[in-house]
Amino acid sequence: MSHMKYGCLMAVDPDHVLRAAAALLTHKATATMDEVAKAAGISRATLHRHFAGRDALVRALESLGIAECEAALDAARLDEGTASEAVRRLVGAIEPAAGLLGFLYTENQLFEGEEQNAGWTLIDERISALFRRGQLSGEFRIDLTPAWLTEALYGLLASGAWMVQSGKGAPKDFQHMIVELLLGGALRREES
Amino acid sequence: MSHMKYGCLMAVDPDHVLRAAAALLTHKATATMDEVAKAAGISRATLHRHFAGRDALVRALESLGIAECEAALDAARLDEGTASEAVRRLVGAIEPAAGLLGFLYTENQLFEGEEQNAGWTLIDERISALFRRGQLSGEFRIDLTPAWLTEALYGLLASGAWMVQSGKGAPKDFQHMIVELLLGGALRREES
DNA sequence: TTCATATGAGACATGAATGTCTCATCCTGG
DNA sequence: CCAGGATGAGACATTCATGTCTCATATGAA
Repeated sequence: MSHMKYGCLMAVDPDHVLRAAAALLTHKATATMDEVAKAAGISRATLHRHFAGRDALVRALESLGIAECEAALDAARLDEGTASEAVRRLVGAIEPAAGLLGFLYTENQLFEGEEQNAGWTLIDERISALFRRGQLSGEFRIDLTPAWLTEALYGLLASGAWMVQSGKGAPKDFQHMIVELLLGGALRREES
Repeated sequence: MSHMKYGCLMAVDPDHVLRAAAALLTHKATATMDEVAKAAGISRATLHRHFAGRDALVRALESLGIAECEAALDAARLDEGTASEAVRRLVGAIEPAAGLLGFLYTENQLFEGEEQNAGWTLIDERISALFRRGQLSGEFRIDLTPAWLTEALYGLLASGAWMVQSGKGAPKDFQHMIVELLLGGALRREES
């Protein structure tokens, strides 16, 4: 053995491997299993022992992304306060997962033909319900469908994550940029 | 020879091949050269005679995307009328290329490390200039940077193209959805 | 200490996509 | 009619990622 870090050969933490894989694939979607293994600090053989193959790894990442989304939805308490406040909380809570979501978003386009994980449908419905609540309360305009607002939120999250990742924007501006544009738009408000 | 369509063996039109490749790769980013050739109605050998390899094909598609973007920018006459009107014209003009742009957008993330085509920088600057003009005229709010508004426009275009392509939205709503959200946001306007 | 387990390193086979090549065929112009 | 050019079909080698395997080693528990 050439070099041994930490001197530990304990059982690998699958969650740690997933986090490392997510961090890598977030900014290099075509990374090989070899690169993923190196990024996680384990060998390719061990990576294969925990995840049968690249498909299994992506599926596990998808489950992780869904779980983080649902956690963010729970943490944002979408039913409390005004819809605007709920959207703001949601964007803030989902920010750490935005990069992973962007990766899964493009990866899902490769599954065209297969059925997508039902978890995404539930998430879509929860977010759509939030926008619908805002419309019913008179807070949001009604000429933009909840489905479109949901999809637009995804797109803005991806753009925001990309901007932060490429260094063109500061992480601290992430929430503000997205929420302000999504809710208020680019036009200047006369009143308020 | 098994079957001969049209009975024509004339020189292939490279532009037609590019269009076909764009149409295919737009909704199947991992299509092989074989599939691209079939989609274009030519053989893989001929495809290779016109484009040295997959890289060359993608580069050619990038040039096509840049050209279509610039054509849309020209057609939208960004200097005329209010900035809002210019944005509306721009979104309408760029709609046919939105799918291709989405493909190139994700494909560019694979070039990380290499320098990106300078054409994109010019396009970014023209769009940013439009938003800046709107800010200087007092039409747009100034707390959202032109760079972010430009990036957000890309994200919304991608989301809109994806929504239309997946059948979740009607093509006729494309321009309205994007422009209204980008400019007005989700909040209901009190006045106007 | 001794044994079971987990890991790292590397070899090996497999499959897919790619790139190159040849050859037969078909059109078009002379 | 004939020559040249362009194409389609297919064979072939190459490369790369993947998946599987073996073996040596280090760790932790009995």
